[in-house]
Amino acid sequence: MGKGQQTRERLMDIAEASVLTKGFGATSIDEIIAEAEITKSGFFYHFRDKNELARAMLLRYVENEDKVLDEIFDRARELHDDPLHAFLIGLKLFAEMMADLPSGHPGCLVATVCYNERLFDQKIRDLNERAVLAWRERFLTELRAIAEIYPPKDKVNLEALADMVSSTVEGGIVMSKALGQPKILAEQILLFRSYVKLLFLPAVN
Amino acid sequence: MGKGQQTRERLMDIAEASVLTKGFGATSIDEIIAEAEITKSGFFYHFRDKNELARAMLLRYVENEDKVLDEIFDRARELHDDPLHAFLIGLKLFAEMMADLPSGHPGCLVATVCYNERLFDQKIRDLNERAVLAWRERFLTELRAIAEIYPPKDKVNLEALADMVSSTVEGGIVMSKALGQPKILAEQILLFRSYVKLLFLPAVN
DNA sequence: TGTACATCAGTGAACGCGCGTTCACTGATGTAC
DNA sequence: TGTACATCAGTGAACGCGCGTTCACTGATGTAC
Repeated sequence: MGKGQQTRERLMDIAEASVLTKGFGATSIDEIIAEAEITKSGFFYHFRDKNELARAMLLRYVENEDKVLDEIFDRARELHDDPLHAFLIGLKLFAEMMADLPSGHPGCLVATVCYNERLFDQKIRDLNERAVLAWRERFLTELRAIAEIYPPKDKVNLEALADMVSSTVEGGIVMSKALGQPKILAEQILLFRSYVKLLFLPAVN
Repeated sequence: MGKGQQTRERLMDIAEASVLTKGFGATSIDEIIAEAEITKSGFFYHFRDKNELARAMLLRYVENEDKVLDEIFDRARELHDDPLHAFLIGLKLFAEMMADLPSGHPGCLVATVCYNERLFDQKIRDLNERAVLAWRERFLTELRAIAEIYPPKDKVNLEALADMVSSTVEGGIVMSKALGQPKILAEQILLFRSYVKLLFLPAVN
C-alpha cells in the first residue's frame, strides 16, 4: 500500500469513528484533518467532496463486513457438514467475535446512513440497500438448505428470518450503545440462535 | 394547550422529523424556524439552546412511547388472563400498529441519540439509558410471570429476552429504512413473537 | 368599568466562528530514453 | 548514469455562506384593585 492509499485509509478510519458517534453532518473535515495531521487541501486531494468520502467509507465498510461474514460462516461449514448445525456454529462464532471486541462494536455505518438518509445522494442510499439485500440473500441461502432438511416448527417467512440476522445485529448495537454494555449485542445474537434451534432442531434437551 | 405550548410542540415535531432523517448535527435551527414560520428569536424564547431542544424532544418521545406500550399491553391483558397469551396478543397488536403506520415508522429518537452520542451532554445520555432500562423492566415483569407458569424450552436469560423486544424494534426500524419497506418492522416483531411461542408454549401446532 | 402593571410570545438586527470548497502552487518520487 | 518530464501527495491562502447565540425591544393578553 502506497503512501497515498495509507493516508486515504487513515482519513476514512478517523471519519468513520466520528460518523458513528456524531453523525455525518456533525463530522467536519477540519476535525478529520486535525486528527490526521494533514492540511485541508490534502483532504481534497483524496476526496472530491464530503459525499465522496461517505461513498468510499460505506463501500469499504460493507466490503469488510462481507469478508468477515464469509470467514465466519465458511469456517462454520468446515466444522460441520449439516447446514443447520453449521449455521448454529456460525452464529456462535459470530457472537463470540462480537463479545471479544475490546470496547464493544463501534456501530454500523449502514444504520447511520439510514438515520442520515437526507444527507446522502441516491448513489449512497442504493449502495446501502444493496448491502442489506446481499446479507438477506446470504442467509436466505443457508436457511433454505436448512428448511429442506428440517421442517420449521412454526410458519415463518424465510426471507424475514434471513433479515432477522441483520436486524438482530443492528438492534443489538443500538441496545449496547444505549446502555453502554457491549455484551448485549452478543447476547442478542445468541437469542436469535436459540430461536433457530427451537424452530428447526427436532429435539432440544 | 396555550399558544406558546402549541408552538413549542410544533417546533419539536419539525425538529424530530429532521433529526430522524438527517441527524441532530445536520438539523439547523434556521431550517426548523423556516418550516415553523417563526423567527430565530422566537425559537430561543422556547428553548435556551439547541441542547435543550434535544432534551425536551427526547423526553416527549420517550413518554409517548411508554404511553403507547402501556395502552397496547394493558389492552392485551384485558383480552386474556394468561400472561403468556396476553403477551402474545400484545405483540400481535404491536406488530399490527407498526404495520398500519402510513409511511412506515419514522425512526426512533433513542437510536439517533446512540449514533449521535458525542453531540449530547450526560443528562441526555442518561435520560436515554433510563428509557431503555424502563423498557427492559416492563417486559421482564411480563416474562417472569410467564416463565413461572411455562418453563422455557431453552436456557435463556430473561433480562436479555426482555431487551430483545426493544432490540427487535430498533433493528426492524433500521432494516425498514435501509430497504424502504415499512412492513419489515412488523415482520420482525412477529418473528420475535414466534420465538416466544416456541420458547414457552407447550404445544405448537 | 377603568387603569396599572406583569407576563407571554414573540420580532429584528447583529455577532463571530466554523464550515465546505476552490485555486494556484510545490517538493518528492517514478519513468523513459 | 544523467537528464527531462510526469505523476503523486500534498501546501497555503482565500472565499462566502450558514451556523448557534445574544440583546434590546414590542404588541397582545391576563390579572389586581
